[in-house]
Amino acid sequence: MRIGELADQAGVSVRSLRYYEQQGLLDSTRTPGGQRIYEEGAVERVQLIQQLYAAGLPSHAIVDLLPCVSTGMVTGSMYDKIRHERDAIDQRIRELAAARDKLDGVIEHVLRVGIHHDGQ
Amino acid sequence: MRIGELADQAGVSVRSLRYYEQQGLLDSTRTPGGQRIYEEGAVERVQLIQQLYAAGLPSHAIVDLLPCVSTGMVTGSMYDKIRHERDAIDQRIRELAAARDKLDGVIEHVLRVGIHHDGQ
DNA sequence: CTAGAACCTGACATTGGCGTCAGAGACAAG
DNA sequence: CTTGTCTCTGACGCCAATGTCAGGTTCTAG
Repeated sequence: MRIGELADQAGVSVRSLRYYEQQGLLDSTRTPGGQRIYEEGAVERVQLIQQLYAAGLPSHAIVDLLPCVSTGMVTGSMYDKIRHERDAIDQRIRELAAARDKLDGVIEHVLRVGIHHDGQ
Repeated sequence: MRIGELADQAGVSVRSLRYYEQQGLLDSTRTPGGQRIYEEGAVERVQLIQQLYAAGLPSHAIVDLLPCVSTGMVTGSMYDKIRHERDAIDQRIRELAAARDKLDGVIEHVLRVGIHHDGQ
């Protein structure tokens, strides 16, 4: 599959795919003319990359973790890193939940007390 | 209180406080000489700003929401925005949880099967 | 064979929150 | 008044992921 098709199927831009490759997150073979060719599995790999990006992991961390996550092969230091990133995500979830609860507080307050117009 | 003290108490940099002011998130009075003076409540306001930033809200969204969150005064359109941001945060939490579960899967796998050395 | 679509590399632009530096003014304490 | 610390503004830098543009090459359909 060529880069445009992978981009469509994975829902990311062509630019991003080239960037992922540059970061060592994704590899491809090339046609004799130099165009990138991907295997089927690339779609899921890209989606996994997106998911880890969405979790706020910087690309160098993803470079470290990806081999483990996709193959289940883990060395000791990798294992520590995974646990560390996991905990960081967990922490982040707690912060987000706190912020959400703050907004919920406002929403509930409004439901109890009603809308206060204030101009606008 | 002056800017350095506020920075200390709120746990952010002086630079950030000036930036918040520029974004319309924080206000101050000035001494005749032009130095910023903050009231006591500023500490909590800054912490709230930090919390919303941590939740991934861009500053313009925080500008919109802050008046409501801190005063409980809400107009109809503001209410919609709050609900919208709340839902966005909730969505983000779910994404993070999915990523965390992925890592947990690897961790569990390792605990079951053991560490695979693979070079390194 | 040829037109047009898709692709290539390389480079510069952007966004956001903040670090950091320079040069100048403010202010508290002695 | 002086000195040292704090503050001021303005500007540039940074990082990371991506957009975008230019100028050229490759592939595919007719």
